[in-house]
Amino acid sequence: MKGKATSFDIAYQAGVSQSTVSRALRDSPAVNQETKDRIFAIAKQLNYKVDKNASNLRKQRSGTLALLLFEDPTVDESQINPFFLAMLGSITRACTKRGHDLLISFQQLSNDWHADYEDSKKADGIILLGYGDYVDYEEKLNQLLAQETHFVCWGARVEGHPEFTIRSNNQQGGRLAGEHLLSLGRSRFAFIGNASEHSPEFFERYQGFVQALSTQGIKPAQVPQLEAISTEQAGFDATLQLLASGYKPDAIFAASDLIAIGVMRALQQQGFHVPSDVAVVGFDDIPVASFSSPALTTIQQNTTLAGEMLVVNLLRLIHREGIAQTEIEPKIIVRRSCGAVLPTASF
Amino acid sequence: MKGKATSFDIAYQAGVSQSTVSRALRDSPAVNQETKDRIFAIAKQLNYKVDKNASNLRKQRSGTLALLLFEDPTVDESQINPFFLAMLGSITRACTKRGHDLLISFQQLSNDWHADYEDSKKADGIILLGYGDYVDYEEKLNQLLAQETHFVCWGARVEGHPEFTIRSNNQQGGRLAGEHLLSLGRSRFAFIGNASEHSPEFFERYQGFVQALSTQGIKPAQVPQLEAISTEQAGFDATLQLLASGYKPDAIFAASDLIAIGVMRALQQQGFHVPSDVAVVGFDDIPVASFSSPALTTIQQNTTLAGEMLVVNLLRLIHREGIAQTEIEPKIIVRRSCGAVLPTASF
DNA sequence: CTGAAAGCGCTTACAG
DNA sequence: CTGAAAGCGCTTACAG
Repeated sequence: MKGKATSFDIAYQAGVSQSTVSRALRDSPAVNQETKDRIFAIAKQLNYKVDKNASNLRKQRSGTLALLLFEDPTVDESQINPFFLAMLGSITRACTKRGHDLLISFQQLSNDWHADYEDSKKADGIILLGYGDYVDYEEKLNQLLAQETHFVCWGARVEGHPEFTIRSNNQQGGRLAGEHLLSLGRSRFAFIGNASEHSPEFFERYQGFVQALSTQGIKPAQVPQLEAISTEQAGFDATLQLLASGYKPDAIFAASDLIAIGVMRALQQQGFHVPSDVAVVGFDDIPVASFSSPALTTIQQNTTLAGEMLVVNLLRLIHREGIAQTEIEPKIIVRRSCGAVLPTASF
Repeated sequence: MKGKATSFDIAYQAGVSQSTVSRALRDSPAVNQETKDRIFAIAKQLNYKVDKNASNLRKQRSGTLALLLFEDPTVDESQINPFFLAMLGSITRACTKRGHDLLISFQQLSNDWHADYEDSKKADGIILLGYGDYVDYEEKLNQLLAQETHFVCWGARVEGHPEFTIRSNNQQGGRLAGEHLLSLGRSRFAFIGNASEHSPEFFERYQGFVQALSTQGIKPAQVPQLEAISTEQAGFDATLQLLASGYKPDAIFAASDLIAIGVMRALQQQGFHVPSDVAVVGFDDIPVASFSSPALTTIQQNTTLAGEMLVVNLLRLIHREGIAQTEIEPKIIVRRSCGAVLPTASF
């Protein structure tokens, strides 16, 4: 009997047909309760587990979702964006909760996608996270669309198909940052982070930010914007460049927390005090944000909710049900770096 | 032809048998090159992908590994230990590199394990990460052993089966911390972190630490040890307790970086300066370590190497090959919190 | 080098 | 409520 029991082994021991075993194991109402009990007992004793390959093959679906993580190739490969890591955690949890398995894999945008996860029946659908340059990415999305792959993605809007994207209201997030800094009496602003169609999420944060400022008569042209991908180093470099230009900001909004931390390092290295000389606000609320010095004020994206929504919506897509909510409202988390909290407050 | 092409569709179009298609697709040398070329062309055109469920069922293996992450149930569920997150990244990469898929799932130690990943043929083997209380965990490991499941785990030694565990040389790590602090002239030490058979890794770090101190005549009894699980809060609480006892340490070795960060917060809140009053050394070198204030001196565990070794050794186990190296040498990363670096040094 | 055939372990109409 | 049978899409001896 070694070498994995099958449903035939159980059938033999229970004195019923294999069909009945199969039904009982899936708790079909069409099976006598006593028969079921007997079958379950034997299954347990034999340490029987349904062979997923066989049952998937027969059922033509896998009960598995695939998560493809795209990394910015410009970033050191050992460094995964902490925001995506948090998402990964919540996605995994959301899958487990719904009885699905999660297959995960890192991808380079440049490579041929292993989007054959669905074609090869390994997964019923795909979740995409991260995308590097959005212009290149969009093309790939259209391929998936053409192949009728079931997928959802984070952040990047799919033209004409809003249902495929779960995203933060980034504009609103940018607005919150702008309004908060204005309320603290700041007046010389800067934005650090890429802001073009290549990075739509950052771009929207930028737009919300300058929009908030414009309500106080501050024109976008008066707000320097420096390019930076989402790394500490990029934030650091961009800030040095900003300071070298001679502009003296008293408030910097960074497109991500990683950038913000680099911004603070650069400011401090150049002798500026955060927040008394320059207030800094980030975006994401990654774990590091609360441990930086000073602790970072930031726009939080609720990753637990985001992970849930990605999984739920993908499952609805697979089952051809209508899509639920797809946008998440950001929230400002006030800590020390913006100057709103008294220096004497604990931590 | 919609609804996924099969090898029969290709066979029909190529004018050969389905067997030949199957062979050609796996690049069997027993197939004429011209035939192969023809078959590949048709496969590509039909966007054909081998059905993994069918091929796995037939081959009786899955090309997939499962990663089970055990979380400490005492910790807030949204907070995953950053060290494990880093491991997760490197394990994923190591799998991808070897053409394997990775299934991931969170587990509670208390639950019935879904260790049926292998039994249900979803995975060829299992990687275990994290374990909460080791005494409870060990029992589960023995179950896996009894079921002849292919598995490897991180950190926890499996009695009589060293080949199943990949681990840091924790004693050596503790020794490095002790020696370094001694070399800086510190003399009143403390250790924060659980140190019993329930947390074998922390315990070994503790042992290495006191062993190093003993070379200078400092007895273990002179080194207070306070219990703390691996969270910032636990480190904070334990430190307050230590200080309340009246002991005035000038050097604290924390069993993990998360603990160390809590230790520093408590010290600073109580008016102690780090490192001039108290030097602090952590363990892990998680990303946060370099962003804390002051930046944390710590014992680094090479997660890239660790992930590689877990995957490689599991694969060897599956293929019944001998096991390779299973221990990783830790390395001290000197930053500001220990006082070895001049305050004027950048970041 | 190629084909006919068996079979991996299930699920699910179909029939009773 | 139960059973006999077909079939999901492959891989791999076996035979030629």
